[in-house]
Amino acid sequence: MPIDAQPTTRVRAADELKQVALEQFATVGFAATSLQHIADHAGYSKSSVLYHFTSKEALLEAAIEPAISEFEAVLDDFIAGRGSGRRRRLVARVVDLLLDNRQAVHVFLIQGPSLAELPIIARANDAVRRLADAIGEERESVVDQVRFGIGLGGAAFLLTAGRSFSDADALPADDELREVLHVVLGELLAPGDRPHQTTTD
Amino acid sequence: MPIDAQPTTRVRAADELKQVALEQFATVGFAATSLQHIADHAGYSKSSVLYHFTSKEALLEAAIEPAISEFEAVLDDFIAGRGSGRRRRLVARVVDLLLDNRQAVHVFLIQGPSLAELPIIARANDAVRRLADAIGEERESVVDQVRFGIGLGGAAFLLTAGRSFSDADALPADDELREVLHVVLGELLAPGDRPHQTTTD
DNA sequence: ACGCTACTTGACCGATCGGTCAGATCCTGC
DNA sequence: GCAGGATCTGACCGATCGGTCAAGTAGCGT
Repeated sequence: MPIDAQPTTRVRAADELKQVALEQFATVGFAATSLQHIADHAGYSKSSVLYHFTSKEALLEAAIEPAISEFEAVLDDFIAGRGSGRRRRLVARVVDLLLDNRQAVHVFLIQGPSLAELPIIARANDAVRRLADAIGEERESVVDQVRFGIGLGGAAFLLTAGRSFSDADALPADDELREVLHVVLGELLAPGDRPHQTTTD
Repeated sequence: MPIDAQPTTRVRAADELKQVALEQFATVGFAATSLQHIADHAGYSKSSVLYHFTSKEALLEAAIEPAISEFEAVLDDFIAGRGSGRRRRLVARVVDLLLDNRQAVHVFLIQGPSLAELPIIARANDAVRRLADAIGEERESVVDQVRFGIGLGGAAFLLTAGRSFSDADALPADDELREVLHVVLGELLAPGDRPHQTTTD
């Protein structure tokens, strides 16, 4: 909701294109999404897309970079942090990040391995790997690592690809989804400390 | 290592192509995998690929149909079956199916929504949806449905895309992985009945 | 009115896509 | 040795890919 009634049109085009592109990348896949497709869907010409973004890869980067930066921030905080509530805090922030950036997360987590050649994706993959390592070092149990992988990948799957598998009414509003994800991801990513059903605190 | 020294060559080409194609489809994605790529990787020409399979789509179908049929069998057995051990049996069979058909599962589960236009994928998506509905009817709890989605999608993610996020030594042999998946998926898909950590171990 | 800049676009480029087709080559039965 | 089907391949097709470029058009400061 911009206070400025006319956002100078200039920024709007780029933002529109970013959003449309991200939507297509997440649902159809980066490789399968053509610039023409994005342009048509956004009401521009392909040339306009390439005017605002120097390449398809640059468009991808512009679309998902913020989410990656935020993910890196969450990761750095987790690595630097200590204490027993560490994993719980990680879970909370990961859930928020997933809900706020489903499409971007789908791109760099689900499609990540197949797009590793792109620098921005490589950066995201590296962050994911560092998180996996951090979890792995903390507890050597294989079960724990599998829980972590299933939790992270499964949540990303559920919020993006998995949505098409359930009726529209099955998956409820984001509010309830957030709570539910807290519970389930809490079981998976922080199996040690049971938070007695939260109540915030 | 086939006992038959010369498997008549005829079948071999098609099988080789199927395997190479499935590998590429799972790692790079169906849309991003070209017939030329598959042909080069398998040591044939693109024309040869199209001789054995009438189209790229037909090649995909030949590569993943067996896994889909098996998945449908597991599903039908679960829907028809009753009793408390029903979910545990589902978990066991799903784990085996995942381990034996990682690549195919990755294609029709992870890439499924973006390939829904292909009949064979539509069939697989329908099966997944039926399974989700069956789980949903049994227990209306949203948490349960989320556990199911995360378990299924997360396991598929872990066994395919997620592998590239961990060092080669991190994820162990299939035997141990099978046990671990039994435990974790058991927690997620059959949260009701706790099998007391199963004997074995 | 002017020029400058931001923006948009169609025409066009080489490369590659999935797919067709007409031969080569090879293998087997006779 | 030869006919015939199975297999394999290069040449080729129209369509589409990501990307370039020059010619516009719109809006703003002067």
